[in-house]
Amino acid sequence: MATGTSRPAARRRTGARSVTLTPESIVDKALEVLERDDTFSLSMRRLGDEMGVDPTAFYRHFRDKDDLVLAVWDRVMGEQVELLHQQPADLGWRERLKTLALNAWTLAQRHPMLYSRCFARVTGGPNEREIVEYLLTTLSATGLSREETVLCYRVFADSLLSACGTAASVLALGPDLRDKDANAWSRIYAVLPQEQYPSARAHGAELTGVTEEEIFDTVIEALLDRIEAAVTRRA
Amino acid sequence: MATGTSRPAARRRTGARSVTLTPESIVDKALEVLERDDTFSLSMRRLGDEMGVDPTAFYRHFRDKDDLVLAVWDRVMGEQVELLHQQPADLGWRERLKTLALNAWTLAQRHPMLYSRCFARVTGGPNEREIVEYLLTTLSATGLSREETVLCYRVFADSLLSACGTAASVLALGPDLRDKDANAWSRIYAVLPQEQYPSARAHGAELTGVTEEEIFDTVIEALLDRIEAAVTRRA
DNA sequence: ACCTGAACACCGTTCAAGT
DNA sequence: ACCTGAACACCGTTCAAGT
Repeated sequence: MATGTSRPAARRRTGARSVTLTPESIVDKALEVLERDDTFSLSMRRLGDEMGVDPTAFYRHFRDKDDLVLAVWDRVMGEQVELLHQQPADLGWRERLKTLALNAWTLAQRHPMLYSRCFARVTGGPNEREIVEYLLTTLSATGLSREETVLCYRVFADSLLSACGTAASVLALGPDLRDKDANAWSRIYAVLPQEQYPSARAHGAELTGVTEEEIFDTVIEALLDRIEAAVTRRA
Repeated sequence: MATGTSRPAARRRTGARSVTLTPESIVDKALEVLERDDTFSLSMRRLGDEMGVDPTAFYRHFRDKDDLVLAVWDRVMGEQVELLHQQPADLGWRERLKTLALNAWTLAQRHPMLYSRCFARVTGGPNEREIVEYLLTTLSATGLSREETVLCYRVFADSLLSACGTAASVLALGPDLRDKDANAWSRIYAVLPQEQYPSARAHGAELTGVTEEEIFDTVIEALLDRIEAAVTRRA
């Protein structure tokens, strides 16, 4: 008994009354909501509320939630493509790759939920295709063999996405867990008993000092060095 | 009306009747269930069924689900520590790091759900502490400065976890999505129109040929090379 | 001291019904 | 052609009640 009358019918209209529903308008709104408060994990019901529409209406435009999220993800890849087009044409391969990496890092900070959820996916979407083409063109122009080009591409792209996705995963954890994890180095490792953990204790100050950006930069440079070695070996 | 009488009271006992509930027995069972069918995402209710116990009983031993999952994660780190202790003592730093990386890769394949969910976390658990100590000891013994030791440690550990976590995320997607993503290279990129995507099309065969293991190995070697360069620069 | 069970506030998704 | 709304089968978690 008591059929649960907590919130009778007070849903609907938090945002606009009812925009016409298209894949584009849905992706637009999803991205807007995701940017507004970054701890939000994009539920169909919340998106429905936000658009003044029944949550099940989205299934008319996307097969399922995964499909919708990947469409939003490709939109973010679109921002990456736009930044690519803004680059000067006379850049060397190393600068091109470095700039792309820094842009990806910035986007991951801006869209943590999307990056943490999608960084390991291969969608084949239009913007992803553009980026793959850009990277393969840049790398093959160095004179590397086809095998080397592809290996360097995969090594660079996978590592870049992994690094950005990892940073995004931490941000997407929510403020409470994010801070707990971020403070772990000073909270735990800097104060470990030195009889049992002499090395951790000896490096306490340095462990708390190193930044995520510094680590990211070092990883990218190491990968670029590896590619450069292959290029000069060829020449 | 009709209060939803689909499954009246037929829960309980899928596994043992009722083992005594301790943090250890709960972690044991969670790991066992997770290994049995790898698409399972460890719900409190399912774990309750599996142990013949009400799902809310776990909150007597763990603050919340995140707490429980991190305890299981530290158990997996324990397997890594065990492999560490099996290593011969006379190994050089490069072999030690390489072996650790390969062990992590194997563990990520065996526990995709845990790796994909926890690879970005810093728990400070006992086994994590042991691995951190091992890596810092190994790296500082090369003669690197404290700053260089810590930077190399973070670069290596973060990249290793990111790479393993990414591979695990793909495996944890479930068989349907996993295959869809895995085939993307041959399904999409190998057959792109060559006027619009000449580089992707030219590298179609090589793109489908490169393996995850090959990529992982190349990334690890690039990172070890970067550390080796720092070591020889010092000497 | 420890566990149960109802309850609360959520999820994604299907499908018959409406317009 | 497109959207609604009830319904189904799930979630994590709290808290008063039981033993």
